[in-house]
Amino acid sequence: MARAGLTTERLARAGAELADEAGFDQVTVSALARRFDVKVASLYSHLRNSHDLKTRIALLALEELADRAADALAGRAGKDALTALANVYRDYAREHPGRYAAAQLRLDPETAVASAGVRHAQMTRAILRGYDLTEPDQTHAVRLLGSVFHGYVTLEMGGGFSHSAPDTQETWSRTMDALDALLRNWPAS
Amino acid sequence: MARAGLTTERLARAGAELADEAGFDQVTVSALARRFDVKVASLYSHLRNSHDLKTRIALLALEELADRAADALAGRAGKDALTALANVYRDYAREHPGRYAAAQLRLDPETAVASAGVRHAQMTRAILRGYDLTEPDQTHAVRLLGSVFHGYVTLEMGGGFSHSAPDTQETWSRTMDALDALLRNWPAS
DNA sequence: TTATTTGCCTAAAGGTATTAGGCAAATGTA
DNA sequence: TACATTTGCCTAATACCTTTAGGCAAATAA
Repeated sequence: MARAGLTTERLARAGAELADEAGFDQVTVSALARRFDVKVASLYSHLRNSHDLKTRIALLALEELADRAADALAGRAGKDALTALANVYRDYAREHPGRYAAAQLRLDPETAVASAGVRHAQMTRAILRGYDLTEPDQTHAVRLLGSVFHGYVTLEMGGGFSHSAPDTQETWSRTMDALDALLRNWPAS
Repeated sequence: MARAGLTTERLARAGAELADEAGFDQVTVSALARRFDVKVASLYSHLRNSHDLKTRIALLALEELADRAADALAGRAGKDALTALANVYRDYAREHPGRYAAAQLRLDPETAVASAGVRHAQMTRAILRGYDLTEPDQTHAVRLLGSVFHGYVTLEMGGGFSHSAPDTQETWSRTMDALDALLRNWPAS
């Protein structure tokens, strides 16, 4: 029989597409096999197991996201950079909900340090160069920004804001104003 | 044969315990049946299906969380109230990781409006009475606070902060300072 | 005490994950 | 070109988990 040309790479990529179309929790070895019109067992030559597949999708998403962030930050500083980075996360989550969910997967420590997650932290810290924070405060601020970006995007995508009145775009924009004001006026310990 | 005394209520409660012990993703109808030493099919007289079980655990967690929040807010105002509410979420997530994960489950609209999620929004808004914000800004602030609380807790629990140096307790405390400063000094549109 | 409801059981079908072992296609070697 | 080896996908089998249908006995109502 002719071969399907499976590759770990192609499987991860197809898994990411599947995640965006059907949801990350619908990403299954079986579904992926169907997509390639191949028997399930065949995938196990390329993937260790189901978790391995999910991890690869997560790493792929983290890379894409970091690449977009790097692009967006180029040539920007201060509030401009802050907004650009925040928009990268929000837009990515909207365009690729499944991939974004995958990026939230908890990675084991070794995998995590080798992932693009490190770049994300660095880029967030880079934004703070436009503001005047002491070294330890920079770390606190990085964590706070990460919390807001992730928290906001998650809640908005999950419909957490959908009931109340003012549209979320307005809130998003005011959130950017608020974060900028906060960073310019960071309270001393 | 003697009856086990199953109840939708008891199942949800046991499911919550199971979630905390093994993780919310390990909550399964089969595992729950084992816990009651009963056959799997027996649970289907009390639960519509697996998703129903998860939803009930989510609702239970949202209630517990709202009760704790109400307790914590009683008699407090301003930054004191802000910190108390934030701590409720963080502490609950640490004590009951499975329940907290359950509370993040996306509920369908009808279920959501009937849930304690509404109380959460109200309590967050109550905190803002200690600050001087216009009506639309209150909504923006509620959303921002929700984002920070949820985002921070999720990232911290997920190990997202574990690599870097300053301990997370310090960041948490500085985050409270920052939010208080922000609310006292909310930027005008 | 009898009738009815209700709770848990057996049986069965279908889906996902994973491993073991086989055959044929692709690739390397003489 | 012929042969040997690797590699890729397949069949087969096991083990869960989910869900529905139908049965019998315990609890409850009449």
